[in-house]
Amino acid sequence: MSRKRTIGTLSQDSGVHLETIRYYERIGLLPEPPRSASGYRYYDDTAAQRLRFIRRGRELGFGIAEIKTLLQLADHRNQPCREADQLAQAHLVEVEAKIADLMAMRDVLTQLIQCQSPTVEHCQLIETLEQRRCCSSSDGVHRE
Amino acid sequence: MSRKRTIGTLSQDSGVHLETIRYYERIGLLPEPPRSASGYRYYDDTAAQRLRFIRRGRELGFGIAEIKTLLQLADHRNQPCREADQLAQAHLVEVEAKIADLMAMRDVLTQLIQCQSPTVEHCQLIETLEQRRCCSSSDGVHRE
DNA sequence: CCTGAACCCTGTAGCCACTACGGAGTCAAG
DNA sequence: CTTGACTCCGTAGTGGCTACAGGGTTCAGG
Repeated sequence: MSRKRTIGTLSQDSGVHLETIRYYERIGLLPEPPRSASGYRYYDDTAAQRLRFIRRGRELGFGIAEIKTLLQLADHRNQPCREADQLAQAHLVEVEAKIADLMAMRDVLTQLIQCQSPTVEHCQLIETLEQRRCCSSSDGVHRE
Repeated sequence: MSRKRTIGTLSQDSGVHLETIRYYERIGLLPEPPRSASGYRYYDDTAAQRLRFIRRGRELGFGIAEIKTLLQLADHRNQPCREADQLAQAHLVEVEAKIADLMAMRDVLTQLIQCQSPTVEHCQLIETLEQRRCCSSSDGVHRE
């Protein structure tokens, strides 16, 4: 038996926000589900599984476009796995770059927080922002 | 002497994109500079310094609102430094949480990339997305 | 059968921190 | 005086949601 759910139930089952589910449908990530006569969406187990797939992909940090690709790959099981692997590789590189950026931030912040001054006059954080170099990464701002 | 620069020159000097400088002005982060008769912006050294302050704050991952606060603190040098310190502390906590999330992603991705299967049929990445739990963080998706 | 709470619908606007673009005006070198 | 680089403004787009407003639907209790 393929249980039918309303969008609210699917939302609770999957841990994906109700409005996010509608958003995924709007951008073509989730297929349009069948509707009741009055227009209510009803989801079957396949839809629920697809949504879990998406959620897990997001949890791993994949973007919507990447997840779209992964879903297509999952639908064609006899295709070579190379594309999925390359996607994951490229994503891993990005994740590692972000980690490096954040760790550089963390290190500077950790130093600055040892501030003993009672006034802003000699506050290390403010002084750093005003004068000194503080971050090794050149474009850390833009890849967030 | 206080060198006057056009916005393009300031952009090059500071490493902040020209349109970003106008954006900062629009949102009240940079004060409106004096203009030429025809409306061109002209920036002095003070403006350039303020912009560098902002850029460094962004490089450390502070948000616009936080930088606004930090700028105000920097302008009142006899104030206690406690607020700046608290801001930095709170920010450090966030940065550390992001690092933890990303490292969890990295670990899972690293495992999955050892995929030997020639087809998607047994691709570890796809299988993980379809079936298994993959991420320890409960809400890692939302705090990016 | 009626009421009212809890659900669902659509469409639009907001979030963050930019970035990009179009169409027009300005400036300085040759 | 022309040319090309600069500047202006306003608006719209990015990603990935989230939050309304203003309605319609469903169903359990009385």
